[in-house]
Amino acid sequence: MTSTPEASFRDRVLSLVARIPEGRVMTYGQLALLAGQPGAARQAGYVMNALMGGSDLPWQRVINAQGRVSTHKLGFGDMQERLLMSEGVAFDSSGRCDLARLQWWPPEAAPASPERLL
DNA sequence: TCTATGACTTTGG
DNA sequence: CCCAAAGCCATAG
Repeated sequence: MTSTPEASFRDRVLSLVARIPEGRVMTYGQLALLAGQPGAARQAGYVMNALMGGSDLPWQRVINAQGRVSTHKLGFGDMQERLLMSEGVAFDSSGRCDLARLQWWPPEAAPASPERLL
């Protein structure tokens, strides 16, 4: 094949999102990193914005590095948090969840230290 | 081709 | 804890 763009940054991000297990989350920066573009967190968000929640992907499992959702100002209200809570994700009164415990890493990109929980 | 945009991140006050 | 500014880079027009 001639110069086939293997997969756009966009496609890689969406593929990763599709693989996030229920009750787990990934951050924009993490998606960018695993998509091969460390530092392109904003673009990961740009890709998600293009979905506008009209996708079959578990878009609600993508949150920011602070452990909070970034869709409040977009007309989603607190829908994302509710969707995540229905999957078992707990948010504190500040609207943050425990990233250290809930952030998911694909097996092939698992961090060196698989911190065992509990 | 160039400019503008943005569901981010990090750092500093 | 809250707020502001700078850095970041793929997409859209």
